[in-house]
Amino acid sequence: MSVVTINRRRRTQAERTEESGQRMVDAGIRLILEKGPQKTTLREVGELAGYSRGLAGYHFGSKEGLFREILTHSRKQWVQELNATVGSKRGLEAMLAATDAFRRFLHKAPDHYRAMLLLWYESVGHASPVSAKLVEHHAAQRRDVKRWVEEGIVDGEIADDVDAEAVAAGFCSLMLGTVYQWQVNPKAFDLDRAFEEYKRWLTLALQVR
Amino acid sequence: MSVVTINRRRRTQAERTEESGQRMVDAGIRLILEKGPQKTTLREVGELAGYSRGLAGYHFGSKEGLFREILTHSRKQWVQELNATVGSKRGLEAMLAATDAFRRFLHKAPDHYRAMLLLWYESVGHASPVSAKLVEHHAAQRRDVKRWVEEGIVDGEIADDVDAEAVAAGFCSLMLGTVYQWQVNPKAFDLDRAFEEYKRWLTLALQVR
DNA sequence: AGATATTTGCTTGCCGGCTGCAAGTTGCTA
DNA sequence: TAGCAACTTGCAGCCGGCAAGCAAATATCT
Repeated sequence: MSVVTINRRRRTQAERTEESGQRMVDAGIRLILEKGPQKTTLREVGELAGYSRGLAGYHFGSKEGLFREILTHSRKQWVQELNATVGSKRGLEAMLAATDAFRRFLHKAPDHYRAMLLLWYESVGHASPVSAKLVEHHAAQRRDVKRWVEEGIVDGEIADDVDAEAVAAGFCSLMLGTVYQWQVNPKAFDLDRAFEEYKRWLTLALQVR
Repeated sequence: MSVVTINRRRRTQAERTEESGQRMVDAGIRLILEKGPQKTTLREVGELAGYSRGLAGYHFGSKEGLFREILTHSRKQWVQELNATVGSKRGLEAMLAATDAFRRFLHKAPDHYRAMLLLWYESVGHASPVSAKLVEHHAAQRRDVKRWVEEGIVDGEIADDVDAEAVAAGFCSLMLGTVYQWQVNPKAFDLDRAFEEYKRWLTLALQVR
């Protein structure tokens, strides 16, 4: 058996699809970060990945299909990261842990996450499969935060006259607003000082008086 | 002189430009809200305004030019509304007033403001004249808030160990995150309860202990 | 196991639609 | 009436989506 046979061995169809799909997702992320989602063309995605101008359209069905693929990938990774940090924590402790998870994630700023955010922003305001995912994602996030607050109330750690729903809205606003400002101009935004301030606010707003 | 002459009287060149420009801006806003900025075409803007397919391109130079026009219009109106509400207030009072101004504005939800937000979201992440305006606008907003806090400290109303910069970041995050969540899904977001909670947070975080 | 039929991954050609520009037409001005 | 500004129309270049075609992988038959 020659060396060539090892390098260029016979691959299954599934392997081929897997590889081309992954390479095009990577190319898509790179192009979205470089020139924004609108100016990213399926043609360039295919060619940057080393294929023809048409493969991306064929593989993902449409430009929106490619974007949806990138979103689901990235969202899964973020939720996993968050769960790993928050674990089974409850109440204020869970919220402070989530805050830190956010800060760490922004500092690492993985490409796929930044691309995901750009896709989200772009999908606001016009009905589409992507924006439906967005609605669902935010609702789930707020629900989680609300649950943390309610558990904190049950534990007696959080005052029982606190409006859990409103706190959840506020917490998510803080995180989303921070991400937004940071994306708009990373250099002008001191993440660490901001997040420390948020933790102070949350502690003040939730502690039993 | 006939009635027709009164309705279709001779107009100056300036009047004609003014009218066509305004009508196309209105058409643009309407289309942006209907189908999003990307799917809004200059062709349709011109035709919806009652002109030819080419006038919008001629008048605004490019699609981006139309967007820039809409943005500057809307931004001016928002800043005016904010100044009218906050006036010469200082410290916590100014921030609470700004919070209410935001809430009122979202309840009215004028078309041009919603369109402006969509244009902003879309411009995040790729360098352009629009995103330059965005950077500048957010920097100015944070600067204003920071000034309110510093004035509050001078007045002795706000504790002097408060990090004014971080508070400004947090305040803007709250507002921007709220706007974002509200745009994504207005029905699932109780603006009034959220804003009341924010005022409680701000009061707790800033008052002299 | 080897040859052939079939499925599947990928490419290419094409259509409609958009932007941006240049050349033409109509309406105002002096 | 000449000149200029507002507006329209024609055209080139590009993109997304689709259908037809080609080639690699897999199933089937002897």
